[in-house]
Amino acid sequence: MHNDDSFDLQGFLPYLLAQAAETASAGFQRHYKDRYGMLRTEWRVLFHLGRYGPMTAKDIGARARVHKTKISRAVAALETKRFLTRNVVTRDRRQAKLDLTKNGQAAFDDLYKAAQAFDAQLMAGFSRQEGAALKRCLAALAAQ
Amino acid sequence: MHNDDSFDLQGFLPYLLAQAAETASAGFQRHYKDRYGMLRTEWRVLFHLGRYGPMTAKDIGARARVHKTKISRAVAALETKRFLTRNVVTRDRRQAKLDLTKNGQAAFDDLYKAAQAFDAQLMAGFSRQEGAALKRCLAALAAQ
DNA sequence: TATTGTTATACTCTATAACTATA
DNA sequence: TATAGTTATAGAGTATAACAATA
Repeated sequence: MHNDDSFDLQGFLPYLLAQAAETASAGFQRHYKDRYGMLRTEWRVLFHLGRYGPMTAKDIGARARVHKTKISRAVAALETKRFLTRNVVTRDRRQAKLDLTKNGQAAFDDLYKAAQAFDAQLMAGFSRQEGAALKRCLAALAAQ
Repeated sequence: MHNDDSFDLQGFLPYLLAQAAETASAGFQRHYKDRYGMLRTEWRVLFHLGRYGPMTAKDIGARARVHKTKISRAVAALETKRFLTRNVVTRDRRQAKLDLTKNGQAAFDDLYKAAQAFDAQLMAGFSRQEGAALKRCLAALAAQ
């Protein structure tokens, strides 16, 4: 037993991060999973296409720093759900440009708003400075 | 496309939390996995026994807010690795008091120091105030 | 009947290697 | 040979239901 100081799991940064991330993730999952049957990577892929426009799987991987195998499965699932179409690039037939369908665009519009609202709700407990500092710290930790 | 404002995944709190948590988790996993072949829940159970002394699986679950099935599997794995022993409680034979072995205690001592050092390293990029604020925010988010 | 702990099962997420088809 | 994307597989994490033993 170490009662000589106060270091415990609740003060261990990786543990705190894991708890907070899990809570936040579970909270937002409600939107993309319960409403659209999506998994996390599918929501991220949908987000990129909705936010930045049509692009190839490779483009998404580069932008989001997600491995191509994850993208590949997410794209296949989104295609099955009729949220996007694949269109082979004529000058390099290995690639396919991914376009959101009308349904995909609608799901994005909905989830984009939901994400903003969810983020605002999470940040509501903090002052503007506190919240900004929090996000800066997290970005720095993620970049390690 | 939504170019009318600057909300993107890099600013979405659940995403930032997931990235930071994953990075931190992967960093510390090196210690408990590579050095002792432990999984995350095993390390947490070991921590509780080392930090607060012998207790039952139920006690750990209550303290750490971890489900009994996770505890059960972690305890079984730690017993196989000879890091703890189970001793049936005579007045209620459903329960077993869990005691760290010498090896278990040594692993805890090592990992406890490693955790403190790892935490200090992660926090090194922040001022004392910033770091404290970060941990307060994370605890609040986890408690949602 | 309720509680402690175990087992079974399934789903999510991650990581890597091996493969295809194209270039 | 290299690149875009797919498939297979395994490991890690989570969640829940059903069960045995004991109270």
